[in-house]
Amino acid sequence: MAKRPALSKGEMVVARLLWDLSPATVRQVHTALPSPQDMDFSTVQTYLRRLETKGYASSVLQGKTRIYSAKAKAAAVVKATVDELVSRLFGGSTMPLMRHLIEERSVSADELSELRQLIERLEKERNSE
Amino acid sequence: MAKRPALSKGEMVVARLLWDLSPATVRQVHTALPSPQDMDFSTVQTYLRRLETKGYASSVLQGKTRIYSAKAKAAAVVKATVDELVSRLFGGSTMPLMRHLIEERSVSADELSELRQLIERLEKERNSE
DNA sequence: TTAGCTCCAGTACAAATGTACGGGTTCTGA
DNA sequence: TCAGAACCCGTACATTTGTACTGGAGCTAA
Repeated sequence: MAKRPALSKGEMVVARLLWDLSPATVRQVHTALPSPQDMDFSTVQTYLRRLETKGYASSVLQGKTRIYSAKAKAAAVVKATVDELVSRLFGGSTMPLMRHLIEERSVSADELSELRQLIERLEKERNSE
Repeated sequence: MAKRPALSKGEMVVARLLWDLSPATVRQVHTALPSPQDMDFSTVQTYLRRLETKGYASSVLQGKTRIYSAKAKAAAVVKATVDELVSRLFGGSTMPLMRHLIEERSVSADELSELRQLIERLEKERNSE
């Protein structure tokens, strides 16, 4: 794994869009923003360029238009980012974050039930090993 | 709630220690670092000063020694930080993060069971409302 | 064919961040 | 009583981040 520099907050927003849209032009990404007015077109451009510099994306020129594609897998980035957060904010243990999520962020009944099933499945798997 | 500027990564590490130790001197915080050699004493000093500027800590001079105390509650900071992460990395939905945590980060059997109970309790509470 | 969009590369620049040095003061043990 | 430790404040400075403007070039509809 190439050790890539961490994503900054702004880059992350753009990276997320790129994962969904990839491959995409700057304009497509910009348009896909929740409220495109909040971020200048050229700011998105800069983020994409930096994403490429940092090794998270690649691009090709197609005619006059540059097409960006996600390179790093979303899952890997998520993992790195979350690991980082957990280590800095909770000294590395996962549980406090889980508790926080379940208790402090509104989780719907459906989601709770999905979670419960996920846990039960995992527990079963573990037991049968 | 005073809207405080967000904590940077480095500040967060120091803030965590301060929550545990508070009230504490710079040296106490520095010594409490996992590996104090990795961060200069005066770097910790700077972080604490900035924490105070940003409203996360307060301090008093006791003799020649400044004693820092955590001011913002840990829970509030955790919430703000996690909310931020969830919004930037997952577009605001909690579930993907939960799934990630449960599946990708090693969670012990005990922890799984604690989680399950937590969820069951919540589900019960909800039903009885 | 021309005004207007869309793109691109390059550049800009202030604020935030990470990291630390220096000079001065006081406390403390030998 | 003197050398070091421990502190304090101020300052410094390179990098990273957020955010954006500019000037030139191709594309497109009137």
